[in-house]
Amino acid sequence: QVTYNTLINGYCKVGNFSNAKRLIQLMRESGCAPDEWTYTALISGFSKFCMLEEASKVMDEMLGNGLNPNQVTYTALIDGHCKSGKLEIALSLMERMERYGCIPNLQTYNAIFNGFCKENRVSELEKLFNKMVEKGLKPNVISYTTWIDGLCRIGDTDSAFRVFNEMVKQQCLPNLHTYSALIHGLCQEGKAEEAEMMVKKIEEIGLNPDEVTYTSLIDGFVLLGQMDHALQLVKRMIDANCKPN
RNA sequence: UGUGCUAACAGAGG
Repeated sequence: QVTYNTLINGYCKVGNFSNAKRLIQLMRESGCAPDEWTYTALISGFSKFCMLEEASKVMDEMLGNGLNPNQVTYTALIDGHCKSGKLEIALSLMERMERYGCIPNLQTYNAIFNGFCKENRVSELEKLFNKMVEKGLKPNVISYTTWIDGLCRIGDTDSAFRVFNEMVKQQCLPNLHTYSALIHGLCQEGKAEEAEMMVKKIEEIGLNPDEVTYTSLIDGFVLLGQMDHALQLVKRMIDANCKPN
C-alpha cells in the first residue's frame, strides 16, 4: 500500500497518468485497496497539470468509495483551481471543506492567497489573511511573500514594503523568493536603481541572487533603455556563478 | 505487540 502509493505518486507528479492507473490496477489485483493517499496523489497530479475535470472526477470517486478527503486532498484541488484562474470554485471548495469538518490549514490559505494574488485581488487577499490570523494560524514566509508579490503586481511597492516590515517584526525571515518579488516590483515600476541596491543588500546578508532575481533586475534596466547596464549585469551574473538560462 | 515509511502552498522573461 505505501509502496504502491509511493510509485503512483511518482507517476502523478510527472504527469504519467496511464502508468499511475496501471499501478492502481496492479495494486487492486494484489489485494490492496486504493486509499486516501492514492486518491490524493491523483488529485494533486491532475491539479498540477491543470486537468481539473479529471481531478474533480477522482474526488467524486473518492467520496463514492467512502474515503474522506483530508487537508492535503482539498488543498491540492483548491490550488489547481487557483492556478487555472477558477478562484470562485476554489473558494467554494474551501467552504465545502469546512462544512465537512476539514479545517483549512496554512497551505490551504496560501494556495488561496496565491489565487487572489494572480488575479490582482489584493484587498481580498488581505481580508482573508487577517481572518486567518484571527483563527490562530501563523502566516509563514510563503504567506507573506505571496501577499508582497500581490502588492507588487498592482504597482503598490510602498505597501509591499510595509508588509515586508511587518513580516520581519513578526520574526518571519524573508528568503530569496521574498526579495525577488520586491525586486521585480521595483523594476516594473521603473525603479531599477533601487532594485539593484536591494540585490546588494541581500548579498550582504548571505543570500545568493539566482537567475530569477537577476532576470528581473536585467529586465528593469531594459525597460529603462539602459542596455549597457543590462549587459553588465549579465556579466556580473555569470561571475557570481549564476548561469543565464 | 509495534502506527513507523509515501501526498498539498510563494518569486523573472516568452
